[in-house]
Amino acid sequence: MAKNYWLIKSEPSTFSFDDLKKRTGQTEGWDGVRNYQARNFMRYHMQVGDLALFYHSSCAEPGVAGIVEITKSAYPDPSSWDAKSPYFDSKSSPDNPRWFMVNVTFKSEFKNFVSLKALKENDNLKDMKVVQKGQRLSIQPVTREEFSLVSKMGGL
DNA sequence: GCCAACGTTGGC
DNA sequence: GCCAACGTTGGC
Repeated sequence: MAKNYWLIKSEPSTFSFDDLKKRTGQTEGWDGVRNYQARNFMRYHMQVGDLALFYHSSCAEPGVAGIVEITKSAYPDPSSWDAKSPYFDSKSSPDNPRWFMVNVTFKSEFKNFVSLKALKENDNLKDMKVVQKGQRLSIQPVTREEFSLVSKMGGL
């Protein structure tokens, strides 16, 4: 089975690549995704062993900080039926979960942060969703070529 | 803080 | 099933 490549967004003020690196086990459950397209990528296409670019959004310098590996495939997101969670959705329940999550684990940190600006300036990356205007998906597929080029730009 | 782009909701 | 209103995302 061919490996898939992804880009996942996080706001560093909420959860940064550095937070993941420092976490015990360097693993985080990727909860809180509340968009059907993003959910479906996780649920139907993400596999253990897939790699993802960890992207910082809504911050002073948006861009890719490093690489994570998918270490657990999609399972129901319990925050969706936790009334105290900011991600609560009354239409989701343990019996009938609407939202799913995966686990991601720190893989490698870029030697140089790859800014959104740098991504935009590279002609070979012009098809990446993240550089396109109005593209807000928090989980996006990237091609193997894009993934390896961005890794190279990051100094890996 | 602004605002464009997009997704979702809900009345009809 | 349409579409206007609203909420959210995210770069700047």
